[in-house]
Amino acid sequence: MRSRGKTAAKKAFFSTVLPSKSAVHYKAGEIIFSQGDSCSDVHYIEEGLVKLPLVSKRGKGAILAILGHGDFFGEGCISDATIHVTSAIALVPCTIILLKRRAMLRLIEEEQSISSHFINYLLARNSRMEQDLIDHLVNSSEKRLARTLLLLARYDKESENPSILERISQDTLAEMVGTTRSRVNFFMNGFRKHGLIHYNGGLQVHDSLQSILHD
Amino acid sequence: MRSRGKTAAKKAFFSTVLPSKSAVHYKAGEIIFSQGDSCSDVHYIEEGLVKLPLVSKRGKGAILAILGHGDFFGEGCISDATIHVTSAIALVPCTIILLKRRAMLRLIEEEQSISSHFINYLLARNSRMEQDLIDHLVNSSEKRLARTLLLLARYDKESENPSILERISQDTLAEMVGTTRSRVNFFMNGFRKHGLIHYNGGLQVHDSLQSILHD
DNA sequence: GTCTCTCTGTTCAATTTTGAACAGACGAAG
DNA sequence: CTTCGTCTGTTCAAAATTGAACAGAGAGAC
Repeated sequence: MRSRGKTAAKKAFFSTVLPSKSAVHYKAGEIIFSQGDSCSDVHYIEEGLVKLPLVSKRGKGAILAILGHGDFFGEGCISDATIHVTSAIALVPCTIILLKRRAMLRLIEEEQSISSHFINYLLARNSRMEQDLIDHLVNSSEKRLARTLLLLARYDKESENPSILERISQDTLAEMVGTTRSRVNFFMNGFRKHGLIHYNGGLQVHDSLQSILHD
Repeated sequence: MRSRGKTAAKKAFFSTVLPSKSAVHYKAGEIIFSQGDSCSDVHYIEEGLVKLPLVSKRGKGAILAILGHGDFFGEGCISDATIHVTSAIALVPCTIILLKRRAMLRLIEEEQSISSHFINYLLARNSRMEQDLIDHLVNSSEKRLARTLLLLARYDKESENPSILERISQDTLAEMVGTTRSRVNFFMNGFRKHGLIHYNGGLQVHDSLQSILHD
């Protein structure tokens, strides 16, 4: 169950065991579900990228996560979630596998290998979120922005699809990082001045941006 | 597997199935493990409260979580964690059940009810952390502080033990909320002025503090 | 008692962050 | 080509946050 070095194999696992007949396609920008909808299905990303935005009671927007191939979302309904805390929107064309709550429960209860893999997935997801939280607790928004850009760049490398970075506005970045566009613009200008990012038509993130993270 | 209304029963589950002979006692303040230690055991809190603090590369402290009866920690080793990202320190006298990584794997793979319950636990833990993250994305430190105080007050109500609130300094609160003591002190004074908290020897949190959260 | 230690209350200048505005660039739609 | 809408670059005053200092209160050790 150790996973280092076999990420790809692990990601493929659910694609092979989930019923692909329940796959649904979404166009870029399409809404998969909305914040406040009742949730009764588990979603699995077979292909594409999905963002999970939310709006606070005071109207402030935020983006909880951007997920890609091999990730689940809306999985809270398996235990006790009844309504979606966030919306889910396709960032690029997506293939999503839908599983009714009960179907997922059956899989987990009847297929030992599935429940093991799912536990593994949840633990990985947990530690990703833990990193995000730590980031907020100890890092400045500048570092969080750098981290976010590097994450998006990674997605861009994985799939040769239309670049995500070019579809993400400074407003969106601000919502991901938890700050304002003012700030994002300010930092982006700084990064650019230092040659850490580049505009060639679209935004390009240089690996050297990691230098920002080295505390 | 729905859990509303049976939280207590759910929490008891692992106490009944985990090998209680491997229980270990810790005194208040004792270090269970330290950030950077290699991690090979899963820890389950049979009784007590544990905090998970960390220190960033730049020396900034933060508290990732405070966990209580029914919570696991160090569970990352089940899949791929190799060293602890945080320390773990007993806040009050604790009874912790220790499970070697392999023992936990065996339980998960062989006992269907255990893996189901564990998935349920992980999902609940996930949504707690999600709330924390959302809190950082959309809320002010004042609200986060209020939320933290209410959470601690809840722990205090559950166990009639020596009050946690009285053992938590403004410094610690600052590390939990992700701000400075300056700020915590400022807000606490405000809460006190408005009668939302009270000092009678020790700190007391009034339910009315929730009014702060109503956006 | 007295010393030490830790915690809180308080203050404040320096800095960071917000929120809002406006102009220019660009692409899509008509 | 023109218009519309969206995104970026830029500016700035107002507001929030930090970081540091110091005094006093209280607890525990001796």
